[in-house]
Amino acid sequence: MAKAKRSSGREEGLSPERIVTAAIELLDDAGETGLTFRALAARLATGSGALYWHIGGKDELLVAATDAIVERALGDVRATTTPRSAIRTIALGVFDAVDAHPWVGAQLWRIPWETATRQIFERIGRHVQALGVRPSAQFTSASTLVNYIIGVSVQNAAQGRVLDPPMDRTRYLEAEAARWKELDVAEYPFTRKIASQLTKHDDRAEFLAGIELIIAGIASTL
Amino acid sequence: MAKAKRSSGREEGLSPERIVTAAIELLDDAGETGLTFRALAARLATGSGALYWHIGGKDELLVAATDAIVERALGDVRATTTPRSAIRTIALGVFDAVDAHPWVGAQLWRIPWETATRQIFERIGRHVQALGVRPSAQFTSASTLVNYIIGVSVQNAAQGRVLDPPMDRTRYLEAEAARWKELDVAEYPFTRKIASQLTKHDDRAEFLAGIELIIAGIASTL
DNA sequence: GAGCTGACTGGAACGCTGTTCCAGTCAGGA
DNA sequence: TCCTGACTGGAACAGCGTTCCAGTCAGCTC
Repeated sequence: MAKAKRSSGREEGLSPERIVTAAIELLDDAGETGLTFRALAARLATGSGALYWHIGGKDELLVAATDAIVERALGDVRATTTPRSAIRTIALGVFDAVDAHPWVGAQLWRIPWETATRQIFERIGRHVQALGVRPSAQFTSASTLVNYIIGVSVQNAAQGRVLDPPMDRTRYLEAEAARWKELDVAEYPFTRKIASQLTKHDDRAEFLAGIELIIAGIASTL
Repeated sequence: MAKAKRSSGREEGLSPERIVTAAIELLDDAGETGLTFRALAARLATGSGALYWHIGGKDELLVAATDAIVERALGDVRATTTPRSAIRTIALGVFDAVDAHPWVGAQLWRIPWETATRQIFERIGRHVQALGVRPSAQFTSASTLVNYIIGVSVQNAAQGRVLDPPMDRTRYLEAEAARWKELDVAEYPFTRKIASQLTKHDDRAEFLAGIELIIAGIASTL
C-alpha cells in the first residue's frame, strides 16, 4: 500500500494494474489452475517475490481480476427503455461475461457481497424499483434475481469448463442426451423422457426464459 | 476397483465407505481446506498412500462425499400432497443440506450434472410434470428451478462460510447493513436505501420466496 | 504345517503450490 | 557524492496431491 508511484521510474515497472491485466490473460489462456505466481512472474519477466510488493496475495489478485471483469461487463450495459429490458440486458451482460471468463464464476460465489456482487445487486435493484415493486418487497425481488443470475451463470460456465478440448457444443449435447436415455427407468423416469429436449437446448435462451419467469412472478405480486 | 473385500479380513480395515465417512467428518469439522490426505490418513490411523488403493484421488473422494450428502438429503424428503409443496420440500432439503455442509456447494457446481445434480433435477422434474406444465416447457421450468435452488443454496452457504468465528447472525447482518449505509450515495443509491431491510433478512425465507416467485411464473404460463 | 500369493498397508519421496525472506539495485533527494 | 528507500528477483520453506515400493499377513494350495 501507499506507493505513490515514482512518476518517471524504471520504464515498464510493475504495478497492480499490470499484474491484474496479466493475471486475467493467464486465467483466460490457461484456466483457474493456470494462474500461479511463478507463471505470472514469468509472463511479467520478474520474480514471484516482486509481485507481493504490489498485491497482498492470490486471493486479493483474484478479487481484483473479478471486479475488473464485472465492472467491464456492467459498463457495457447502456441505458435502455423499460425496466424489464434493462434487467434482461444486465443479466445477459453478467451471463456472457462469466461465460467468456469461466474463472470469474468461481470467485463470484467464493467471496459473496464483495464489490462485484454488490454492483450487480445495485444495478438490478434500481430497475426492480422502477418496475413499481413496493418497497417492502424490493429486497426479496432484487436478491432473487441476483441469486438466479449469478447462480445460473456460474453453473453454465462450469458446464462448459469440463470440456477440456472444447468439442462441438451440439455434439456434446447429443452425447449427454444419449447418456440420459441410458439411465435407469425406475430411478430417472423424468430425465429419460426429457432427454430429447436437451439436444435443442440453448443455455443462453434458457437463462433468459428463467429471468422472464422470475419477472413474471414479481409482476404477478404487484 | 474389483476388490471383493476379504470377508473376514483384518478387522477395521480400510474401505471406500469408511474413507468417505471420515472425509465428510473432516470436511464438516475443518472446512474445505481441512481435507488433506495426510489429515485424513491420520484420522484413519493409516498412511496417505493406503487411501489410494480404495479411491482414485481427491476429486473422486469429493464427488463421493457430495453424492452421499445429497442422497441423504433427498432421501429424507417423503411423499407430500401437492406438487407445489413437494417442490418446496425438495428445495428446502437441498438448501438445508448445503447450509449444514457448505463444502457441498463448491462441488455441486464444480462438476455439474454428476449424480448429485441429476438426482435433484429428476426429483424436481417429476413434480413439474405433475404441476401440469406442457411437455415442451418442462425442461425449461425444471432447469430454472434446479439452477435457482443450487445457485442460491451455494451462495447462501458461501456467505455463512466467511464468518470464521461464527458470530451471531443478526449481529453480522447489522454490521453489514451499517456498511451498506456507508456506501457512496451516487454509486449505490438502491443498496443504501434497502440496507435497513437487510437486518430483518432471513435467507431461508428469502430462498423460499424465490421458489414461490418462480412457481408463480411457471403457473402463469400454464 | 510349509510355502506362496496377492490384497492391502504406510511411510518416504517427487514435483508443485503460495508465501516469506533478503541481498541486491537504482532513481531521486540531501 | 552519498544515502535512502522503493522496488526487484531468486532462493528457501512449509504444505499440498500423488506416486512409489518395500513390507505385512489372511487364506489358499500342496
